[in-house]
Amino acid sequence: MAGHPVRLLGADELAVDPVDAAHLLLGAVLESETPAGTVRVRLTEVEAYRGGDDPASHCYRGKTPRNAVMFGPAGHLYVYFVYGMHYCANVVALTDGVPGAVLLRAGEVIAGRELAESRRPAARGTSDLARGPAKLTTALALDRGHDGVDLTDPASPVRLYAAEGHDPAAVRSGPRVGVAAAVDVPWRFWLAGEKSVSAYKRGGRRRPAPGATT
DNA sequence: TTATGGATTTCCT
DNA sequence: GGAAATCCATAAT
Repeated sequence: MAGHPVRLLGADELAVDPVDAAHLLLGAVLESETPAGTVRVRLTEVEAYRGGDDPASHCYRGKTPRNAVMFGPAGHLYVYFVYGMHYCANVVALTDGVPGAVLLRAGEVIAGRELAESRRPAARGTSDLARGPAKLTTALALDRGHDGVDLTDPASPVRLYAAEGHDPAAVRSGPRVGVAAAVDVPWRFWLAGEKSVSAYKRGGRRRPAPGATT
């Protein structure tokens, strides 16, 4: 395999159902360039969110200034602020005013490890650098200032490169993490065997289901 | 206008 | 295993 990513993903490839876009994103490489340097992450875990009929989506109850990007063209970055202290990043899917996005849950840092560790001292020397949605944005230094950035534009500070031939058989699916609604929809996808895949935690205020991974 | 809870992480017991 | 930290959108007065 090549040592660094080559082909940018195109907006047309991402203008599909979030579930299909999620599969495209597994193994894809997200690159964030800042004055301090560049960090690259190979995505190993994602979740699909669809507006309208998906009660877990931020778009379920209509368009707001915060989620407006999700209603826009595919291939843009949707960044939102949660729990008063963390950011989460999504890649917008679909288009034509139909809201949809794929949450970037976790990845493996493949370049700029030192810089990422300086941003996440707690994870120094571990595989926890981008093992979680907010950890990933911290490692890449993404914040709401990146909301709406076009990931398919070579001139953007944040870019998305196509996956380079990972084994499709390694893809696993299951319920989304931290979501109380629509837990029966297996819209979380990850690459089997990757150390950077986050642990499953059920959303809402209930206890984990019997037999769930602990 | 006030109240509530969240697509989380980290630190304490 | 449990709770705190802490901003914003949405729901309820």
